[in-house]
Amino acid sequence: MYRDRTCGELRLDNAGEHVKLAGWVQRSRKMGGMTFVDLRDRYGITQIVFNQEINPELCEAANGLGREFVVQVTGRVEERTSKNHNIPTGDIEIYADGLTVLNKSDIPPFTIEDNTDGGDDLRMKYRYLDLRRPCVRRNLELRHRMAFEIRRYLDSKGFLEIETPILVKSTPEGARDFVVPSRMNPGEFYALPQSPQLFKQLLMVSGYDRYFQIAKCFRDEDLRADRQPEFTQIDCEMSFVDQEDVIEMFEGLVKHIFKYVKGIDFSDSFPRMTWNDAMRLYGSDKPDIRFGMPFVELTEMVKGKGFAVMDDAELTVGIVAPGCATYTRKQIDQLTDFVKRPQIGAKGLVWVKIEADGSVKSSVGKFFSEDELRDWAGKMEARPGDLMLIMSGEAMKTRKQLCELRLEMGERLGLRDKNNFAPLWVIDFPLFEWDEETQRYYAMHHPFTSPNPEDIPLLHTDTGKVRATAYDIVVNGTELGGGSIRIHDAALQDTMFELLGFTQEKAMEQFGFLMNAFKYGAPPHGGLALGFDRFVSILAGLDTIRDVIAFPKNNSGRDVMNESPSVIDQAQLDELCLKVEMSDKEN
RNA sequence: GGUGCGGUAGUUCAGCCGGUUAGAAUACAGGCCUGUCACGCCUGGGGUCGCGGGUUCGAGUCCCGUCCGCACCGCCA
Repeated sequence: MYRDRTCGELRLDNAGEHVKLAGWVQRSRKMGGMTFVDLRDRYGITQIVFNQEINPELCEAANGLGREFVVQVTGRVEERTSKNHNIPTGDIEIYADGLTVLNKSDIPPFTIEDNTDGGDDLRMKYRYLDLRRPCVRRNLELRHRMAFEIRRYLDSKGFLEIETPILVKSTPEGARDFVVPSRMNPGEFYALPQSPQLFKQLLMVSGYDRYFQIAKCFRDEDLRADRQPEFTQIDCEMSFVDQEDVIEMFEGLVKHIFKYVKGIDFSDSFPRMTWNDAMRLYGSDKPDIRFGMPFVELTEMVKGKGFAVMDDAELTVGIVAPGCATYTRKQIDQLTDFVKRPQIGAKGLVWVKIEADGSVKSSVGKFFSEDELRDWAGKMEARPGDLMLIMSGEAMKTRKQLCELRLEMGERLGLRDKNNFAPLWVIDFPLFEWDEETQRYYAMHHPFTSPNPEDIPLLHTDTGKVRATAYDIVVNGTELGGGSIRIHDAALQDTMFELLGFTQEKAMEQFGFLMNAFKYGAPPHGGLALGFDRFVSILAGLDTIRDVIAFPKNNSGRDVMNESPSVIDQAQLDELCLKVEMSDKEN
């Protein structure tokens, strides 16, 4: 037995016990006649003391230890004369009477501490060392805890966890597929699943009326801080349910996680907002409602005063930044530059200050009288001391731009507290989305989403206005997940495919197995999927999901540790009947 | 596909308007130190300034290209 205790468990009560510990050398401090070694394992740090006077040979050996050596120590637990209140084991230390070096270590390329000196790139290259750092370890512990509680909750509700295939059929709709060549079927390819969507619907046909899976999903699209090519979804589906049933069940799941993992109780139901309101009031289908600052539309009341920008605008809309009338010219210029950045692309920003004494200053004084600007303030409910920020232009574009500005102001005013969680259901999504480029409708969610029954008469006459029975759950401005009630009626599904521009043949070729299954008694069903990585990162207070994934990919989809993807042998290519031709650029 | 920022010691960074031998902190090595816990003090080693080209008397610094990293836009039903 290498150890009988961990490095995180010994307390004052254990004083006098003889123990055996094993772990990594965090650091050692030589004080002349004594040497202190911090021994670390997954559970914590325990201080080991070596004393020149008591055991000179052992102390000498301890002085030879380097960072990250793996050692085994035996000794007696003693109360410290000078305690360290920063660590749980700080009341005790081990008076060593034995030391075995189990393995040496090269000098690590960065320090294995929470405040490491290593940059992200280096940490990823040596991820196995990075994972030793307590702050990274805590993220993975949180992830485990959450997965465990998810299973506990769903099991208690009668859900079955069922695995679905990783090698599936490629479909051109949606995200790009990762593909896998089939050796036994030359020239043919599997795809890795973007989600288990079709399989979970088939499971409903099979009568497994409550299914879930913590499922790996794959999408070959560009990465972001919160997007990895392979990621994990909490994928769920239920039969004999309507939207209300699904929302209730999974609001329960989210509450359960917050309660048992974070100790946060949400007694009230999560607020709900229609997609239309979300767009109108926050310019986003995933509004951050930790703070207010809703949009106020001024479109008509600002026209006709000779300010062409507003006269010609489809939409003029603003927000009130409370207490920001004190902003200097420089600060306001910063905001203007912020919205003019190419990523946001606004042409400009109109500002109006309501000074504390009630006087009005603005960037549009040439066109509007003080009284007119005060009318704006009245409409926007701006008070003395507030700053109004107003943008004009094409409706959807302007909303998106003002949304970015609102989030920036929320950030600047410290209203986006990571320890404050504001969940929200966004409902009544449009069923279709018009694409200018290809001049056709696309399913906003996916082609199996059922229309809102009230809107079925509009399917052919006012297609763009049809609402879906689809819902997203948003936390702090992050889309945590979403789902829908599915179509289980073959005729309605045909109509959907028709509106989406699928021919009968193409629909059968792509989704024939599902269409066939639906002929044999498909129950009404629906479900949702939550982004597990995002869920963990929100609870961990992180902006990136990389730190809650043990071995993530970098910005270019590469694993810098094992240097994948990589070229494969000619023999492998031959066996797969594949030929690789690269353009000059890639050679 | 696009935009922006970055690449200098093992590591994190500084390096001004182009000018003498490229610095700091930390890590590392050696020494001193019996209550440290971010120990302290002294000493030391450590550099292809990402790569290629150009401008210049002279380039870490300016220009062009390229590679890599990060953030974002497009994309992600």
